Amino acid sequence: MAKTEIESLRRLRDMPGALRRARRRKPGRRMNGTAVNVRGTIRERNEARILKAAEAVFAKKGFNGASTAEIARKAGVPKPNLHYYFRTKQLLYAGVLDNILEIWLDAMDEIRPGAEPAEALARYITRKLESSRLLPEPSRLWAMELISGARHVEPFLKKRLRRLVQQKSAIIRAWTEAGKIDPVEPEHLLFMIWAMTQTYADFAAQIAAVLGKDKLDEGVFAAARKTMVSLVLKGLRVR
Amino acid sequence: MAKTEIESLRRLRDMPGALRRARRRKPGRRMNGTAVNVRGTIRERNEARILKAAEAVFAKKGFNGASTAEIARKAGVPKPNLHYYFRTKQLLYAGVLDNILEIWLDAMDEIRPGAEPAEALARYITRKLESSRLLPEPSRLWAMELISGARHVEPFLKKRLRRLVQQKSAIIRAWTEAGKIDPVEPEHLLFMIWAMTQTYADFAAQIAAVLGKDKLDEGVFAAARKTMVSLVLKGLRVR
DNA sequence: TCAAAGCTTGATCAAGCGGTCAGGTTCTGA
DNA sequence: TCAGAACCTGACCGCTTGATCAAGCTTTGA
Repeated sequence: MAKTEIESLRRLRDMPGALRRARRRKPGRRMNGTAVNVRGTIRERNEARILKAAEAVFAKKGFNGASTAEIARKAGVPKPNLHYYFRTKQLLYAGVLDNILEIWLDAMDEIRPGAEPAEALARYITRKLESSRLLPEPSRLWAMELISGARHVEPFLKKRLRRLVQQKSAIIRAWTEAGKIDPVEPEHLLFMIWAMTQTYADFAAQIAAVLGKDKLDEGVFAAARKTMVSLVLKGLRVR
Repeated sequence: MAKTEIESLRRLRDMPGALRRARRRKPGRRMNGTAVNVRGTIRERNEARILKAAEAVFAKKGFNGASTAEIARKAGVPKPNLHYYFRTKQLLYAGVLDNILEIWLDAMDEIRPGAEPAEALARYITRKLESSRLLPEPSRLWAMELISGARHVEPFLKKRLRRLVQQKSAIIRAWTEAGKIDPVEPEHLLFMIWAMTQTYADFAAQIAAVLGKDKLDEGVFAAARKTMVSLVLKGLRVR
């Protein structure tokens, strides 16, 4: 789905290394049409394990701070095996981001042309916040990538995300014109919903420390949801 | 002011190195009471240059990703000279965070016992947003530190920031009891104001890309401020 | 049964890292 | 004028890093 956006990253693939030696052919399937690896799962299973480990390590230490050795250890494979499946660290990083883009966009389809603002906004906030609760590491990795300048996901931001925001903004503007909500700059409204919901994943350490907790429990997320929904619905005077 | 919070970090100072050799005495002033270096500026000027460069590099690459060589290059000094002023990378990082803690707390004194909610909240949001506009790099470095687990600033979060939030929360609760604003969980209200204002520094790359701009100009911040203030004031039904 | 493709891994490499050192130059107060 | 403190820096060190290699092992299709 969102595979194409980071295609440019793929093209960046470790140029120095690539020029030094012929490219290893990509295995996993045979050349002729017949499917091989009938269970076809060795590669898939190993790639998934490595990606999952990489997600956690990249999220905690950033691209530069993460080491392939640590990722390999966490995935339970020897380091050369990691490099067998992901030739370079850059490509591994691309693979991880690839997974995340879909999560990121997923909740936004709550904002539909026909929907009632109150329900649509409440559901959107709820889903985004659930992402922060259940998948904090992808959220943190995404945040790291943006803070670092978003070089790897720039094409995605400029094309796909921008287009999507324009579409959703039109819907929100229509709500205003129909007298269903107060006038608002829809793009900024979205930025603020993103910020509020993601802060409970990205800055969980700060929130937990301030609240005097070890980690954010369901009660914290419930209170956050209530505060957030109330703020947005009343803030827009949703009818 | 906020110097003591990271004292624990100072105690961490490069233990391996420190044990291997006697500590170099800290220069800059003579031992006897008389002030030396009457202009006293060589050390101050160099430390400031290095801190400024370090802030930018740490903000972009995180603690692990930043290299002392790059910081030194950016500061225009040879690498050994950087280590002359900041013995270890950890201590340099501590120095940078030290500067930031004060910025972070600064705006919060807008929320005062006597203040009217409408004005206090509007001014707080405005000041926080100005921080994001004028000092985006400290904000991004702070965000990186929190995402990475906040190990270096944990004492600050758990003691000073927590206490401050408790104080400000009491004030906000009093506003509710006085019937000046709707009931709200004050801690979460603060988390959301932090999130919304800082998103314009931390995730500037994403916002710029979505808006189709090269960088966030004053118009963007003006619109953000307007949206944010309106959302919070109406969301709390401030009288 | 077997050859080829896919998968695994201990050993190894060059590059970059944080940090040190020795020996210089400049500044300061008396 | 001068001794000592402060400041500066090219060369270097031990270690970790991303990545590679070569030699194995396992799976697969015919």
